[in-house]
Amino acid sequence: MSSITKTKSRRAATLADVGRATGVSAMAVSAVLNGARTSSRISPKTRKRIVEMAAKLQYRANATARALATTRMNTIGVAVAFGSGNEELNQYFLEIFNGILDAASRNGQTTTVLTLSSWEGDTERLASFCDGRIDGLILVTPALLKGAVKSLPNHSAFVAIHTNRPLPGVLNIETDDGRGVYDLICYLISQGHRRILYFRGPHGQIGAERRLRGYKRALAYAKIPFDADLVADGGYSIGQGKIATREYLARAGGRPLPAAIACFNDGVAVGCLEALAEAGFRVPGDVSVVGFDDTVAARTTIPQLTTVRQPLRAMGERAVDELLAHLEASRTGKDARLPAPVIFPVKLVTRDSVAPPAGTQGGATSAH
Amino acid sequence: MSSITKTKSRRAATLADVGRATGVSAMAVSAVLNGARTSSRISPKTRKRIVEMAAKLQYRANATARALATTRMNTIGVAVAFGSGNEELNQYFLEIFNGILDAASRNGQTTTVLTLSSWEGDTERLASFCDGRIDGLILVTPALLKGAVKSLPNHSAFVAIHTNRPLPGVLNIETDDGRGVYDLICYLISQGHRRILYFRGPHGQIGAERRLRGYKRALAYAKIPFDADLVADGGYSIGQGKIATREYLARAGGRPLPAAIACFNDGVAVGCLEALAEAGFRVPGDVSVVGFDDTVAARTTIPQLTTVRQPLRAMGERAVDELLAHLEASRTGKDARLPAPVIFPVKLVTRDSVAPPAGTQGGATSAH
DNA sequence: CTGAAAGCGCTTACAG
DNA sequence: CTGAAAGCGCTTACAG
Repeated sequence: MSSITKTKSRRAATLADVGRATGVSAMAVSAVLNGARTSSRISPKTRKRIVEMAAKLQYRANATARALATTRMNTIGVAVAFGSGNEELNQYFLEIFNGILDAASRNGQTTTVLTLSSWEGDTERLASFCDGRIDGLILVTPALLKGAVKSLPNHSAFVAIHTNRPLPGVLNIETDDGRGVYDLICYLISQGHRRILYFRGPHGQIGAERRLRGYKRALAYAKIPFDADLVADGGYSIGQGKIATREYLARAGGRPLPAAIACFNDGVAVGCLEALAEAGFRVPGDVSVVGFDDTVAARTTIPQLTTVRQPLRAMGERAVDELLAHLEASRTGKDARLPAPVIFPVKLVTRDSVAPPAGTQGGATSAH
Repeated sequence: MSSITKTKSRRAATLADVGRATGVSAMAVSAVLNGARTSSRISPKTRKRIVEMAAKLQYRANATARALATTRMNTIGVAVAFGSGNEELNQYFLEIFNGILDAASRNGQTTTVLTLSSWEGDTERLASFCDGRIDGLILVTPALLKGAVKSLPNHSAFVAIHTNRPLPGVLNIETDDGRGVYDLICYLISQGHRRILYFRGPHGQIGAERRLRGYKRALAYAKIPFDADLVADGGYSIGQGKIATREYLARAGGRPLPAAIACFNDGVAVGCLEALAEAGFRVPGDVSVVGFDDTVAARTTIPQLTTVRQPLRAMGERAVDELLAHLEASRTGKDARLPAPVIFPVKLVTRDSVAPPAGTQGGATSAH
């Protein structure tokens, strides 16, 4: 009884097992089941017997043996840091990840996720995955320390999406954040706003800096003088946005609110909305609020957020395509130099969280 | 120029490369770098040279070759379905996952995540990972169809945490849900409640059924007659909890609220709180609300939720331990039969969302 | 105690 | 067109 189960589950069937059971050579089985190249003309009858026997024995090509022979695992890794308190990562990550999954399976690759607790402390874990088990690695929002970049195994292929710093030897996939915020602020200005508070993102993070520059460029374009008091740290999460807004309101005391608040991302904007509601302000009646990213959160708030959409899914797909192309190139000895960073366009999404400044009548006549 | 980079990144260093560069045999290198068994006494001097050369060449044992030789990948897979709309999964999953990561690294295993879009549709993907790349697989909250269970490769080892149905041939790790809800309801009764609405979880899900039975047992124990009108479908998410509560309130018309509402999980409870606030009810003044799971959500609501805590981290650790023990047993030919399901105890966590029923004075005197 | 040999399960040229 | 041979990079008995 028990021994039956045991023998059965002891070992997975091999090519040789299937061959023996069918009365053909292991290569014949390989050709039928796994062979793309050697599609030799095995008689349909034999082929059928092989396929049936393989199914019966639950044969599945051993991935490690195949990888050893071909030096390809046909697997791409996706590295992401699932630290604490980043509930928002989920939605953002999921959208990218779906693009990755799609593109990978379309190319016959499987996908595996490498979860780090933090980018700063876990580079060893990152490197330990570059030991043949994956062909290449996509880093999603890596926040690597400078030294860590060097310790990445240099025989492996990497693509980074939204990196905190440009990674040498790694293809970087970015969005045109600066343009996104520029468009957003121009839109606010077109609605009649001139006093626009900006809750900026983390210092030193490349995307956050680009967004801040977008804000400044839009003001400059509209000839609105830059006022340093109208830029504050907003963090990157709902909680931080809430706190930042509360603190701003406290600092402002009784002085009038800025006419509009532009937030680093949707998370911060949601926190901002919560804090404003707490303090009794209505959006967009008393103040307009805009976010960035167009996560689901942007559609579930009341009012729905005006924000900027990044093509996350397409970025995930592109990451896979670039990674595979790079692997192919370096395999065939073609020029495997990395292309320049890929910058994806963004799109303004107007919803209900923006209205002309209080005291203004309707329309879009104003500014410069 | 470019060619330097190219040769450098063409191929990872092998044992033979390191040996050649150091002037020793590949086995010597293997013994020094990877060998636990063959800790032959290589002279400290040679050992040092080997270690240094390995570092210089960025040597890392090829995982596929090693796995082929040892039939161990030293990697355990964690399967989870990241469908749409399960933001709550994150916190729950993360806690289990941290336990898994810990236990795995403590045992010298690495961990990889297999993300399914859905349990029902993605069993092929599940099976395709059992091809040598992992030694065993931990299924987190699997919701497998009956047929799918059979198609799991029978030469692989599985452990399931919170499965929707008992999986034959798979060790199931559960919590004592029934007891948790029983304790919760008893606590409500001890506070003077008798009319307790229960928002039950998904039909057919084994845990949801156990929780419902816990509710009924507690009523029976307190000799409170069961009233079918006081059980309603609550779903399992914030959104569903909100809708369920709204619908209940609408159905109830002007009739008095139940004194307390027990929810399938914290998500539903959060939705319930939102709907109650919408309708102008105060918690716990007008009605008491309790959840289940003790996710962070339970601590971020106002009032904080009384709920039941599951030892998620410990469960993740246990899953790894059991999986490794099972693998070891089947390797050494010892009896590899699976133990009975492991049931973890739960713990009542009392916070601020419960008060004696409206119109009652203070204390805990009442019921049976 | 240390090296040469065999083998893990595949695939890919290479002879028949 | 189809089999036998060699090899991917490791580890593990097995001789010296």
